[in-house]
Amino acid sequence: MHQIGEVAQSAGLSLRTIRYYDEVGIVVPAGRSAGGYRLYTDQDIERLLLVKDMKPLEFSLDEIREIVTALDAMARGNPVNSKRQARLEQFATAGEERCAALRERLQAAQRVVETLRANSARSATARSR
Amino acid sequence: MHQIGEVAQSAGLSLRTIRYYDEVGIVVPAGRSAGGYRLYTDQDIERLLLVKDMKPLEFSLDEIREIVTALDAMARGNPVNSKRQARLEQFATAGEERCAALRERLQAAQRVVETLRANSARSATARSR
DNA sequence: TTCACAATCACGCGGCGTCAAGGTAT
DNA sequence: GATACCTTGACGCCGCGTGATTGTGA
Repeated sequence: MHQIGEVAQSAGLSLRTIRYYDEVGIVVPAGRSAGGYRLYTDQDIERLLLVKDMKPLEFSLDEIREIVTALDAMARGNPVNSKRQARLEQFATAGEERCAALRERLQAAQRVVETLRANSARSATARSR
Repeated sequence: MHQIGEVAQSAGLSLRTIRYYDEVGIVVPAGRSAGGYRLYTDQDIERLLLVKDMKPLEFSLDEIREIVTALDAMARGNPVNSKRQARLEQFATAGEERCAALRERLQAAQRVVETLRANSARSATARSR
């Protein structure tokens, strides 16, 4: 069982973010100490990391909840009914699309940065001549 | 001179976003019609596209303003003093770092999506046996 | 006149950052 | 008893979305 500070440190998330994920039910700590301290298991931490990794895909709260819940249900070998499985496939497809969109955005951004770099280099050269 | 709706259409930005960029001074239309309609030049539109491309890098308002202003000053062949040039280099470096960070986030996200896809495929297989 | 398009409020939301005031304990 | 860590509010900010109401005119 790990306290929130430790978790924040190792997961690379802020305290506020972790508390927020608890508030909205995305990652609820397995337990609390007698004095009310949030206590996270290793599984909880993995779930936090999963959420962190998914963040760039910009799914909604509800979607993230559904996905991570389904994922770690399956990780525990739970049976998956066909409805849940269909949903999962939808999410997989949506995720792939968002990755593709992200790749494009990234490339556009890289081109801008390149011109930024090129221009700053060129203006330096111009001044030195 | 182009009206906001036309600009939104061609740039792939919402009306609200374009008005917001005006509000905060990121992209201010070159003029207004007699009745107050925002009128954008082709240069304004290019500037909007530049901002759009930079968005994934998550610079602050002030930073974006500074960058795009510097960029199109240079595009017009304006002289660049050494202070501005130093700032530009900083932004270029910062931009490169953010691109690198983005690439990593993207890869993490892709791995998650792959497991999502793999799991939905596996559970389908399991049920069909 | 009508109709598409535009303008300015103004409120709302997600995802936190950031105090403030106060309990808890490896 | 001091200190590091934690708690729950509560307000603020950014980047818009979403009406509502009113004005404009390619």
